[in-house]
Amino acid sequence: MATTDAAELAKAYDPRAVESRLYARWLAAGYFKPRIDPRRRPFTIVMPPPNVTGRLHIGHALTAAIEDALVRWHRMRGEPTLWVPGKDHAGIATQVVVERELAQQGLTRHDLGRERFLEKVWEWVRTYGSIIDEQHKRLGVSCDWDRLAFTMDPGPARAVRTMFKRLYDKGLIYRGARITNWCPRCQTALSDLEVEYQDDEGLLAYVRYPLVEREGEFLTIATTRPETILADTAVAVNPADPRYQAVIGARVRVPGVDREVPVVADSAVEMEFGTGALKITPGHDPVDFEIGQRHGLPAITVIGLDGRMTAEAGAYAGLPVEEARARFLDELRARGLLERVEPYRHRVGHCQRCKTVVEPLITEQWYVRIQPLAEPAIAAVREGRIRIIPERFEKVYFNWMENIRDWCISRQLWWGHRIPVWYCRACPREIVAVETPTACPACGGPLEQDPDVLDTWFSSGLWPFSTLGWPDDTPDLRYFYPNTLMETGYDILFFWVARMIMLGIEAMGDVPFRDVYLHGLIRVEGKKMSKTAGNVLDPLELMDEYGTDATRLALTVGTTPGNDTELNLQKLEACRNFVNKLWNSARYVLLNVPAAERPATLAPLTPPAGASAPDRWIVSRANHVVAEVTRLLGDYQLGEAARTVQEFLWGEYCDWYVEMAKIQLRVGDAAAQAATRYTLARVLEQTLRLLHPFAPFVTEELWQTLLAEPLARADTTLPPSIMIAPWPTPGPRDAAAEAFVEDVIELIRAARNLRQERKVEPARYVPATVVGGARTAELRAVAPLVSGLARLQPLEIVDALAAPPRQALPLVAGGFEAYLPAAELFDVAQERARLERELAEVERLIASGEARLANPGFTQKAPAAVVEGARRQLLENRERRERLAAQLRALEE
RNA sequence: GGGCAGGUAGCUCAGCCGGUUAGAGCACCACGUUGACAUCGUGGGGGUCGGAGGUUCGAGUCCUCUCCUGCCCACCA
Repeated sequence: MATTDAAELAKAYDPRAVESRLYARWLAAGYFKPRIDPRRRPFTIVMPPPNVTGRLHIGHALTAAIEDALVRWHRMRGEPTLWVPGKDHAGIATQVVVERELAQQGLTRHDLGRERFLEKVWEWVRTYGSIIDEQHKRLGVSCDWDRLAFTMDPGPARAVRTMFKRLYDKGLIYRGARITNWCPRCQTALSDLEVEYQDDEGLLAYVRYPLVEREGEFLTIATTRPETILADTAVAVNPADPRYQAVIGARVRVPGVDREVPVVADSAVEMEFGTGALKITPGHDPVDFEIGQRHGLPAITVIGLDGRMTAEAGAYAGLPVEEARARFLDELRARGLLERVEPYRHRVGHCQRCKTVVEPLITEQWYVRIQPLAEPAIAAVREGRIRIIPERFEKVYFNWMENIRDWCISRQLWWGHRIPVWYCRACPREIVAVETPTACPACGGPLEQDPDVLDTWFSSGLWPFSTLGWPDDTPDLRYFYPNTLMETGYDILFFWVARMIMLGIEAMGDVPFRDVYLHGLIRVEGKKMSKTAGNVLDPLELMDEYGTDATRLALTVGTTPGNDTELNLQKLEACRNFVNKLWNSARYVLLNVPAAERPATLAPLTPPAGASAPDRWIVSRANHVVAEVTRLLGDYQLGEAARTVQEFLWGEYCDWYVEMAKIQLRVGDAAAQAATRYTLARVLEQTLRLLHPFAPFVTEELWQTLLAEPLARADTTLPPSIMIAPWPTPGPRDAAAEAFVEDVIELIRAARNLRQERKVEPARYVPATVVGGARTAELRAVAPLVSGLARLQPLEIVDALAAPPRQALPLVAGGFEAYLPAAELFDVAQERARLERELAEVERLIASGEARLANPGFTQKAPAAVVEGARRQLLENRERRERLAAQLRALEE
């Protein structure tokens, strides 16, 4: 496939040059499609369908990065992997944005009429729908585009009607006139979830209600909404309130209105609030509505659907609510019925989409009787058939589900799934059907469809199975349902996840997915991102500037499930630098490992014949990283997994192994050099596979380049793409090699440190003697590395030293004892100070180690391995102390 | 009113079942052009893990209380 090689690889990675090329190739090769195998359990996930309201933002990019990483990982593990992409018509949200656009031309949807308005919306959907798909492709998502779904497609639409009819037939959908949240701007009912409460500055008016037939006596009530007094049909007090026992059952005159209403007793009244007496307005307050129902009170409507006072409001008819409030207060004041008005901050409901203040009004709406659906949904999570990650959200879920109220599903909008109910005027009767009926089945009369549409979440609630062909019994549905995973932001746990669980169990008799992974929200500069705050990061711009891989890494590294994360340009830059580092390390390997020697196998990593200690070390470390990353991914710890690979690649492979390899390739014999080249290539190859879920493009590009030769062989057994290469499995560890090389690294570090401390010019070689003790032979084998990396030359390695050399900088590190006999760098006072400092530190460690081991509680109760570790550590520290002390003594002579 | 999360180096965050000397990236300081990489390398400074108490041989990690910050839910009008 790829023809580029080291010589052609640019000095720095240019993402734009490769991303679109690779994506097109993957798509053409069909890698995104599941390879169905009836014997294997599939990995299934549906994409949370983005709203077609506009472009994708960084939150969508986060979703895509997490899901694609998991999808790629599972695919590499050989699971038949299906990722269904989709988009949501987003009823009210989309209608609002299109209306907003019309408003700029001075038009409303009524100017166009239903039909033309819907054409306009479809136009919008086509424009933004394809932008969204392009953005997703740019992000590298490996979803099955052939199954791209839209909530308004015929399939999902039939699913919606089928579900509606099913619930209706079971008596779980009903129509009723109840008090419901109404947005006067959108002109529609809203569900409880679509109302956002915020603290607004308001007022609290204390108003006198004269008692009937008790001249001069009155009840004072406190209200934030004096204008609704016009619709009062009672006053309520708490039955246990001693202050009001005498008035229960009495009648009061509604101030400003010539209406006598009863004083009722209801325990919903809080005695502590205001005066303890509550005005009851069943027509305009949900609590009052319920109290009204309990006491058989009538409901009066003084506020209309347009948010203005109705004819019932008499003199105030036609006024907006705010103005009616002010004027009515004036009237009360004039009549001496207003005791006082206090400023008052309280929670006021606003429309989620347009922010208009919501009015609770009595309207005829369709509802889902939710309790029978909620119970099995609660049980599914309670019994572990669905697992929520992080677990703490299970509590949130239970709390909401256990207090759930009926779901208002009808919307007086134009954009959405039309409610599948038809009315026959002649009979009269209502018909609920999946297929549009042409005439009344009873009398043959003409039918009229219900003008309303469904809450957009009704259709998204069916997503895990409506995208697989439900209500038909399709092979897809049988194989891929339940989905394995639902991945989304915790902000739509109730809106979406809970509804999918309820509707999924109802429709399919089984949970819609097994795991729910909830990610956090992205914040920029400490704030939630929003257009008004002007801190919106556009994923396209980020990908242009830093590349897709870096953008995706920035979104995944350092994030934990359910926690919000901070994204900033520094982080993107760091990730871009990492991608570049990977690119350059690959260039080194490509330049030094001839094409014919590139790995033709993806088998678990084992050290080659003739491997040096560093070769064995890096192989062992690589195997450790495979195990660790696999474990972390299995635990949904994507951030940690990505960071682990990153640290290995940069901190161990590049910083140490490549540097050692450079020397080994210069000084070793042919066999040793071959072993090093093999190790360089295979460790890199394996690391590319580990990183592929997080950085798909650069890893594929490098993999193709690295393996170009073996891939091109006629008899190759390699898969043609890293995307479908097997996920690595760990080979054996080599504890001895790990320990030894880590000690050598410590020695080199200490030597470098000492050089800098003594201001030795970096380029200068300094002679050194190292005492190897029992490890002399091993150490001699890596002498060129120590010599080269610490710039020590000539380097003498001895098993023992009769006496420390004079006029030498002494050093103890990694269990080795070393001397840099450079007389001109030597300064007794400085060396003494340095050694004493180190000695003091070691003494401290020895003291604490001795104290622990002297504690019988520790030696008896702590695990044997921990005690053993402490013993070994103590011995090592004591040994180190002896050496430091000897060096210090030598200094004094 | 109820619930949840976070408070660890100047900043952004890791730290799994409690186990020796708490980590990373960025920022900071010093030095560095040996052909993978200055989008880099080497070395360094910097934190008694919000506070108090407790459990334990041992606590950033568990428990209680407390103070900040953010979020969610809720019918005190």
